[in-house]
Amino acid sequence: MDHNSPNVFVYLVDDEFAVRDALALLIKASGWSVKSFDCAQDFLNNYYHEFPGCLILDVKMPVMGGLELQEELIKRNIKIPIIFISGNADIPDSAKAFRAGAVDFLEKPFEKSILLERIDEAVQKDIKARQQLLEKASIQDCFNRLTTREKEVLQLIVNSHSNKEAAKILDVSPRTIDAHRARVMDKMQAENVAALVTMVMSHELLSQTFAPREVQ
Amino acid sequence: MDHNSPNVFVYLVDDEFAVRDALALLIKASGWSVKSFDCAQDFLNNYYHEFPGCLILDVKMPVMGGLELQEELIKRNIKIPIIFISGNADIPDSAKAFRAGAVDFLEKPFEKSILLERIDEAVQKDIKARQQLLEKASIQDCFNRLTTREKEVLQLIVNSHSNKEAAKILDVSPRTIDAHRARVMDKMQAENVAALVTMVMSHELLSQTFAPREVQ
DNA sequence: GAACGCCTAGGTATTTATACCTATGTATTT
DNA sequence: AAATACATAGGTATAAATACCTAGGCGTTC
Repeated sequence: MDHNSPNVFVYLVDDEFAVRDALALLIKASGWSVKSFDCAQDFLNNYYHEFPGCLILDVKMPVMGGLELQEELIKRNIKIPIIFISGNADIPDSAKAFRAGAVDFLEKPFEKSILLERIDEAVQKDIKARQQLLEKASIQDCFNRLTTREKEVLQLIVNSHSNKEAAKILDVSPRTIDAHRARVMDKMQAENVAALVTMVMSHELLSQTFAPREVQ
Repeated sequence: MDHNSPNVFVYLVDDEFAVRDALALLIKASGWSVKSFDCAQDFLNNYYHEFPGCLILDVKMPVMGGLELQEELIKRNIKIPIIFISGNADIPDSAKAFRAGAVDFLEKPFEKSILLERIDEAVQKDIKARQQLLEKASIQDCFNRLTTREKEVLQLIVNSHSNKEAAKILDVSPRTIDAHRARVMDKMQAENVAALVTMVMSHELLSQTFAPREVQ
């Protein structure tokens, strides 16, 4: 296997040199770029926010443990997928890790092949999440350029109201809705209503106070 | 707290009477309807598919253990949220449970308040999942009534093609698209394109081979 | 062979949306 | 005071969707 996307990093945080050494070797042999650290703080200072990857994290470490680092990452809104590895953790540790979104929690010693599978899974998860974030940010940028009135009109368009209906609801002339609508389509770079709805729906841009459909 | 939605059930599966007895009392005191079983098979035979709820499940049991039951439920496509409780399970057990979707994995003895919190969480999760399933089934029903050609036209409508474009793509007269389109709108009970797109998008009805938007 | 479902496609009329244009009042910023 | 941004709304024209109608061809089922 060869994962030489040059900008994907597998981070490895463990206070024991022997573990870092052995795992780094294993993971590099699978084609990944590995960055090893012996403490959580070093990882925090050297993590490349801009590139996808995953984190292999020891639970028990001096100063800052793996679970604490996970908390810190959540606080900082860093969503790198985490695979925990541990020598003497317990079930509450594992439960805490999983409930906070861990990909897996492996007890040392573990099957090397499982770790490599989890790395694949975690990296794919991160890449996908980043793509979605990019797309959302791009749409959100457009959305933020809309004026309040334009957002209202967008809401009405997406909620399937015709210009005439929207005009009644906002109590203005249909021509005014025309104007707003045209500006909305322009600013959102949408070619037509279907594209607009798709954009808004897939990223939950608007407060979904409306019911798109009732179940009979 | 009072959860007397008469049709929500908290299932409790544990081979020890003392555990069942104590927990059933606790959970009933919070207003839930509780169904207790001393083995996995009894639960499978008595689970009410049609009502929401959650499952509190012991890991170590004779005949069929909790993790085996979880597997069996997945096989049978039964998606009831599970809260595991265990006396002497290990981390791999917990990891397996979580990776298969468990809500939590509690070691006996556990804080009663945490169990009650997890029950709330799990039941809410099931109710939400069931609502989405209902909505999806309703839309899927309509969708299934479409002919192959109508599905193709729906695909084109949702992908933002005008009648004229769709006509070119399918190499038929625009009038034919008109006809198909009208039948699609009718069968899908959609009042307009926005509603149609919403329906299809929110339940990923069509193979998403198209890119709704490119990120610059 | 008749009935049915489906794809096909035209006629006609109405309603909507879209694309240009202009223009005024108001509030905010410079 | 001038410039800018925004909501407002009209004129005119074209394009598109929608709602009615009819109807032939084709394959399957009864």
